[in-house]
Amino acid sequence: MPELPEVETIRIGLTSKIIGLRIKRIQILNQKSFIGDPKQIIGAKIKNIWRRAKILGIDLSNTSLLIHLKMSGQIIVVPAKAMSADRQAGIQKKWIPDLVRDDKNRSRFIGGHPTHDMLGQLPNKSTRVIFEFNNGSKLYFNDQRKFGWIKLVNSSELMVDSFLKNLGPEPLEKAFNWEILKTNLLKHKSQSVKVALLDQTIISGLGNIYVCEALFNARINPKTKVSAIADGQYKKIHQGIIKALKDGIKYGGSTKTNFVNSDGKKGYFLDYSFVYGRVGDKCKICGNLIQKIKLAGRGTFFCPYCQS
DNA sequence: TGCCCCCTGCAG
DNA sequence: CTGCAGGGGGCA
Repeated sequence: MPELPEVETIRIGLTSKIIGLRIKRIQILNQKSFIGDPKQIIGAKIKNIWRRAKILGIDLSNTSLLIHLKMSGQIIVVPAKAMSADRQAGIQKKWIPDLVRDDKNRSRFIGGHPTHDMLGQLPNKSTRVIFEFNNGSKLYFNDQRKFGWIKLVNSSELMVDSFLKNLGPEPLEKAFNWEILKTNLLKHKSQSVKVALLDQTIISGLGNIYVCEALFNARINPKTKVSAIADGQYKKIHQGIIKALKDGIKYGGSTKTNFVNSDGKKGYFLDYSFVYGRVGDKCKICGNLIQKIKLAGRGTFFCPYCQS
């Protein structure tokens, strides 16, 4: 689920919380969620946290942890104080849906219940790995669908990791321009632009939500074949991608069902989306109805008038 | 390039 | 009950 803006939101949150801490204990509740020998990094210090595409990297001394959240992963840090205060008081924190806190139009969930804030109810049934730090704070890796993983690699392996090596350009880096986008997309001429943009070797970090939004921003129909895109449209797609991703980060990511940031809080980008999750709604620009179709098996939202 | 698969939970 | 979900690897 998490795409670039969600992973970036987590990275920003984690940076201020765990850099400089030492790992005191690691509990693995689901074997497949942790690849490598956890004993190897007991006592190791968190040096740096970075993101590449949808991968989160945590650098230790001679090793790094690579984390992929896949569809339902969460990384939540609970400070030592919050834990002990709750325990002492014996308080079971209540569910307060964010509907209560925000104005009504802002909370809009596409089929499903609002994901409530997670703090105070951890670990839970989807907790797969728990890291405990020397200051008593804990990091919970939750993953309902068990697709995600945490992989321990040596620093030397990092450079040659096959997944990282084959990733396309980072869309928010200055070096990324429309010409690069064009060159990479043209390797998949016969595909629809929507399907091609989901390919992480063409451009990294985009998933279904932000591709739909980027193509709306660019006013390009998602079914358009790559071979039919004009130069002027590449420029619009390039800008549309950047706008969608920046807005995603600005609103703290997208929460459809599972995503929360490192504080256990939801993201609000979908309250501001133009097409994603809005089938049957009126387009905010032209008033025509947003449609949903399937492309390569994935739900695809667009405005048939703006993106004709 | 297009399926099937890894899983779980939820809406219809 | 079936189908669907924001990802992506492996297979033919």
